[in-house]
Amino acid sequence: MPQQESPRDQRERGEGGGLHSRVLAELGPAIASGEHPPGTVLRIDDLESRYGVSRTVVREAVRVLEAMHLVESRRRVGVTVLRTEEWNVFDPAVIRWRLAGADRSRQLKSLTTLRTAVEPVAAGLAADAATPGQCRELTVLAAEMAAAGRAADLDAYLVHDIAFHRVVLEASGNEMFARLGDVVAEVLTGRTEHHVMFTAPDPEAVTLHVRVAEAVRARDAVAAESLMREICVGALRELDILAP
Amino acid sequence: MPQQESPRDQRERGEGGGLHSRVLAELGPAIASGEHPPGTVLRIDDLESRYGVSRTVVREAVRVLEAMHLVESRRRVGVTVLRTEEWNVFDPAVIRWRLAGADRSRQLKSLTTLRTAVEPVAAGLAADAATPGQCRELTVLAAEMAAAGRAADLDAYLVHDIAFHRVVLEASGNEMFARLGDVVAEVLTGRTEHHVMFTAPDPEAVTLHVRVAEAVRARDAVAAESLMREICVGALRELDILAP
DNA sequence: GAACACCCATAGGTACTACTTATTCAAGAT
DNA sequence: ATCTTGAATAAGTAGTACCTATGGGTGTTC
Repeated sequence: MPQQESPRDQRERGEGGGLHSRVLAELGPAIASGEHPPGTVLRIDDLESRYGVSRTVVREAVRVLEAMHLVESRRRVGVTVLRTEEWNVFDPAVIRWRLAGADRSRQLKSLTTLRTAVEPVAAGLAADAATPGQCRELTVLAAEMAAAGRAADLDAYLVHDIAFHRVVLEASGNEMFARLGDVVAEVLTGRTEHHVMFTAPDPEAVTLHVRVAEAVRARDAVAAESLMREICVGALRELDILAP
Repeated sequence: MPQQESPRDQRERGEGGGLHSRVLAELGPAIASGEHPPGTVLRIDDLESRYGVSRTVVREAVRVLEAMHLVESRRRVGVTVLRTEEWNVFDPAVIRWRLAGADRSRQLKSLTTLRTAVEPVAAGLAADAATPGQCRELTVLAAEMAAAGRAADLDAYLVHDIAFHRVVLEASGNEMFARLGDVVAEVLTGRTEHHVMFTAPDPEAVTLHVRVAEAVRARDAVAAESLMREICVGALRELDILAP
């Protein structure tokens, strides 16, 4: 099955679907990237004419942005861009928009710090809760990462890396952790795009992934946790070197 | 300043503001609590007549629910409730709706597990990054918790407890952690409401809070982290006893 | 002259209607 | 049995008319 894509996935990127998604796909990033700094007041009429759509469409897009706490709409005033502290920074759409924007590296850093907190705990839980199928998946994915690493195939490496972390988070049995799979995917993708200069992945990281898979399989929660922590702090350190 | 309340806060609870927020405040919880189980198809016309509002209003509410990934709207089909794995469980509104609903205790558990992962790391970072003002705040809040504990004043205890954890998360200097302050507030509130039977807070927890404040003040990251971990695992254990 | 109350212009909020378009389901052709 | 085609349907879009809250300006009062 070739990764079938839901109509919603397209819509979120503003490709398919309704007009309001297109407006959202332009306005969202514009705000998230700081193009319209906090305090800016947007007028519905302006947006209407700027995007060449009806008021209905603009209002729906604004409602969504409001739900993400990016803007606040008030009578007699307009649509005000809120301070960044108000934003729902956990919303996958907001994360994507910000990563696409200006201070990408600052974003990557704070997201990687989050990983450092969450993933080790998730790995520890996964050692207790993973199904035999998930254990097998992890082993296979780690092996494929190793293979891709040897072949210096960065694309394949990324795909398996993302899949690996996603399985760990899902195997933890905690829905909150599981939902961070998308976040991790964005971070890893962003990271690879960032230092495209590197020719091959860090062999040490590969080894750590293999050992995490082994630890989960062996039901060794302590080892799984500390190995995953090593992976994450490694990622954090790497980031500090490349983008101070 | 008496905790001034923004018009948006009201709107989110469906009190003030527009009609669409009222629809959202009814429909959101109905979905999040499982009243409309995943797979259910809602028709816009139905909602329109059920809530006695115009189509415009319903559509805006639906757009917001769609942004939270609670539902998916498709032509010729209707508004379909998505599987829970799709939901944006980090959205504060979704968290609140779910905590108000049926399996509150399962929610509390998965949220507390998240705390166990995040808060210790945040405390460690706070030990490095907290401003003198934040250090002072923590000390004061811990003292007030102790006082409220001795007086068996659960309400005051809750307020200071929430404030304490919020300051730690903010002091970490990581915006992702900072935004989890609201989540922690919901969890603590939910927890207190849950075992209202208890007459006084755990004195051991109080001591731990005081020691966290001291560790942060002393810039001892390792101690701050492990003490905060004790607080969180304590909360988790407590929860396991009360709601197995 | 400062504080207060009042009024009006404004910009978002709501409603209603007409029309468009994608999509499903089914009937009929191959 | 499978593919094509078409009609029914329900969401999407547009445009308009009207409602309503509210910020700021005006005028009055002490």
